Amino acid sequence: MKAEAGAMDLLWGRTARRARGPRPVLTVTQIAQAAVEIADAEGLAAVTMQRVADRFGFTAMSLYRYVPGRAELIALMIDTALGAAPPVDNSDGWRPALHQWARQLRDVFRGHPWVSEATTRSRPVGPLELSWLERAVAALAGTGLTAAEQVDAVVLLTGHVRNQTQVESGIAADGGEQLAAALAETLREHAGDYPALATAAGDGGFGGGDGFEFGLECILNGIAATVATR
Amino acid sequence: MKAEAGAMDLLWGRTARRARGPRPVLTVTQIAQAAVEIADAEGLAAVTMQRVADRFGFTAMSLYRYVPGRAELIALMIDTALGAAPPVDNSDGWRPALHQWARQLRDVFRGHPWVSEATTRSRPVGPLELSWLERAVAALAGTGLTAAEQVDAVVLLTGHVRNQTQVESGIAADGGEQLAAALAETLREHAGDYPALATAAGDGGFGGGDGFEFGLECILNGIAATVATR
DNA sequence: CCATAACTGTTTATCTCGTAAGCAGTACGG
DNA sequence: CCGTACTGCTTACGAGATAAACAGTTATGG
Repeated sequence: MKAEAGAMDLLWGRTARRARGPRPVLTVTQIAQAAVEIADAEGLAAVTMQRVADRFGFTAMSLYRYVPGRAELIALMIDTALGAAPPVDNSDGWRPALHQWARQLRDVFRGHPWVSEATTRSRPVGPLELSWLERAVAALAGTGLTAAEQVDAVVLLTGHVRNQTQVESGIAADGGEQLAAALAETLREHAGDYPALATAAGDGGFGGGDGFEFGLECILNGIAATVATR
Repeated sequence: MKAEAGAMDLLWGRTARRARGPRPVLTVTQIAQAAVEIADAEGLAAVTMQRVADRFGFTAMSLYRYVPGRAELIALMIDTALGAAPPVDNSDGWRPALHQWARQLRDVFRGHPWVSEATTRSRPVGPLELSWLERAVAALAGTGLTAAEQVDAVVLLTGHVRNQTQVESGIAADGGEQLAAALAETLREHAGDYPALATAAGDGGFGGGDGFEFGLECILNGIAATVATR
């Protein structure tokens, strides 16, 4: 609770202004950006207080004057990496709008693979993350979906983007190909136990398609079917 | 690579039988089960080598005679927790079958909330996890979908289950309600910046629906739409 | 105008973990 | 029987988060 409250205050800029004492040399924003750069280059595990502080020639402990701890820093990093949601062209209706939105969000995730890693657990929502949700829910206004359905649909889309990005980065990561190869080899050995998968693997079922587009179309078609009943 | 190969060997029972020396007191299965129990009760972070070893009155280091390291233990835990996929009733076609499958998988995730946490990053696939994929792909055989589409559809469904479970456990977790309340409060403060979300929140858009069923119906409708074109 | 409170970045230290290295005891194969 | 290949254990290290106390700096109230 304390930590989450601290994170929310930080994310939403509710840190009190200090009067006396030396002017702080750093800013929370600078720190978050530096941490994002490290994570982009070397993954989330490389983001240690030491590494971030080194960027400024500071000690690890000095960062605690700006952020309550590592967890809150990561929450900040996510909001920083997401950035403000770009405007969505709604002129052709909600469907192309959401398509565009999903691809933009995917591109952001692709640029910061560690975000998928970090967003998987419950954590406070920041202003920029919220701006993405805002765009998508706005695109669904006037479809006849209830408010709850609109939110559920956006959660569904966001989850798809996240999962797909994670799958991609897993494949792209060092070992991804070998992992897929090892799976194929294992499937060959145990073809009898997994007949459907073995058949699918033989027909190029693994990595053969564009999972992102396929899933996106499925979801949008599914939403369209629901909208059609209203 | 080494680690992943080790994990695959472990998952698929490729550990060589040892002849000489004292009989090992423990088994890999026992260790995995103990670790799962700890994670079920206190979350993944509570699964330390020490904690697991304590269950048997052993030292932390002794576990390294059975598993290469913590990462491999977690891979084992996931396969252990998933268990073997139950049979799926295909007599009414793929759609009810997948519905049933998704709910069963969700129930497993619900019983082991830490699995969502652990499955988010790339990791070797175990035999029991594969059995779940097998059931779902089997249900899609004969729909006219290509092998790649079948796999993509199952990945889509699995991702939905995982995301939804994570959302649920986030809400259920200590702080989830306060987190939602904090979000609602924040939305009130910044209603001008997020008009669509503020409207949705006012109409009970957050937590008002069954996101799991809604998303599942969307995805299945979307898959049905694709199947209909074949 | 200065004494002091409030705040800065630092030093030092602690605690938790994962895990490498090497030890003493044990049981099977020759 | 004896040596080898095991077992579980002891010891040790290093990484990393972070608590506590310190010395220097600056706005402010008397």
